[in-house]
Amino acid sequence: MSTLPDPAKKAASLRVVKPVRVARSLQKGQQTRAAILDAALGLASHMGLEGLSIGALADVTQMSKSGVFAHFGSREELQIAVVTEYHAKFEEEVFFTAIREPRGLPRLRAMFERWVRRVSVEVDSGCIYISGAVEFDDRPGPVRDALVAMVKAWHAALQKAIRLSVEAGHLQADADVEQIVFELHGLILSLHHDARFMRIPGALARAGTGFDRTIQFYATPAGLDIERNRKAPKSSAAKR
Amino acid sequence: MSTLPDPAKKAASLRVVKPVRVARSLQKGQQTRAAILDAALGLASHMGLEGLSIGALADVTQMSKSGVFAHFGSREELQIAVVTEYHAKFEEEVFFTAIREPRGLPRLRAMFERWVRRVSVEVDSGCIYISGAVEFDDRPGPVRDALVAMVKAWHAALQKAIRLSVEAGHLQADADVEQIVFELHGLILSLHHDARFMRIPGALARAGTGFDRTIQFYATPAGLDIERNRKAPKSSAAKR
DNA sequence: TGCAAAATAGAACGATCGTTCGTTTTATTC
DNA sequence: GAATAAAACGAACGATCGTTCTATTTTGCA
Repeated sequence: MSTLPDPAKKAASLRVVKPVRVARSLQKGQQTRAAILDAALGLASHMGLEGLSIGALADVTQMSKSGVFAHFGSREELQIAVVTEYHAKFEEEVFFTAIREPRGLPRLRAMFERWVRRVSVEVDSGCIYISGAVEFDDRPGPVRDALVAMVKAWHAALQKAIRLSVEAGHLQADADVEQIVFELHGLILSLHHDARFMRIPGALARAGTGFDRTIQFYATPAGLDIERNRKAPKSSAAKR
Repeated sequence: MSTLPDPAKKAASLRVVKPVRVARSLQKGQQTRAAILDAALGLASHMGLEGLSIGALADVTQMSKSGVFAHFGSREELQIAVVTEYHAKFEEEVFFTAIREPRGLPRLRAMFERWVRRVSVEVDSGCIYISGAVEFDDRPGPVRDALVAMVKAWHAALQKAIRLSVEAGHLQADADVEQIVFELHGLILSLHHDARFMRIPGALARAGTGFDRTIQFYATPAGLDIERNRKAPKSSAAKR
């Protein structure tokens, strides 16, 4: 391993002769790649990662199959790119906005609510995490690895938020962190199932009720106070 | 519609000339069809209903593609047959054994526990209800219809068991029946996700804990008594 | 035992898939 | 604006898919 030529050194020596072009603004290739990736995300949401075909992608983007193909090198790398892109959007939309809330139950609630909202929006398009988990639960390989890694990252973020809630005194000290993640994730999966597959109206409210009930179970008196006072500013805001 | 020839009448008139053969024991065709269906169930558990191909099925059963094909007439009908067969086995294994338990919490618990056991066994093979829900949530057609109908039937059975628990005084009178089904189903989905996709050990115990916690929340004092005394005969049984 | 019907095999079809290759067009740099 | 590199195209390949068709074998009944 260590005897292999170091590509970084090679690049450094080449840089002397011909400076590596710095991609400050998106060049043509990168920007069509982004457009393809965007279309691929929409397509994979509907058809799943396995249903994502290069031919269909070429139709949507009005390109040739080989033109699309060249940007990724293989279908598998395209799938990985889609998963990574989805993860980035998920993080941006769910995690990075929720983390602005104060530590403890407010932040945990924000994470769950934005997660719910994300899945609700995806009732018409499908969540790639969920469909990917089913499609690749039996299929080893880099796509599965990427999916698992990203779900693990999200679980870790949830666990941390729950642990902070315990430290803030909002949740009981002996609350089983992983158990709570397990149950909250179940609510999301049930929401996705009922809303998207069964087309049952009101599934969204059921997820919210489930969250309230779960938190209520694990909360301390201080945590219950926060939950109880949560809607107070909202009802006073109605007077404005 | 009503002007179409009645096949029953036609069969009746034919019976005079040539008695319809009564299939008392399985004839050759039916029995190879059953063998194919069995192999198809195993294959679909691993690859999903969409991943189920006639070619692969022919390999497994050591038949020709056309030979397999002739038994079902189309891939879609094969998929429907698989779904129906799966449902029958599910009913037999989960529902018909659990319904022998006394009404109320014991029966509801039995249904959930056998459901959990079923999914746990399927950690190595996959649940067709769950994978089918993801594969066909966006794909209208008879396969989807069959899947939805069977999940609905199971939900109805769960709802009835919960309603009987309310009537037996084990669960609170104002318990939201559909909400409980929503949450219990979420536990199962989370179990399937964590055990099969994430390969997290201990997911099975988490599903049990989640059930206990949910029931505890909705139970009446009488219901809590039943839950509390549940393990008593088991600990005394250890003395035997 | 013989005969009709049912069951299975085998070859071929059109379609679609991911991928490769050589060419042509477009974009970037000097 | 010419030279060079990057990007996109178009045709083709081999594989697999579900399906159809025609033989051939096997089965069940008189």
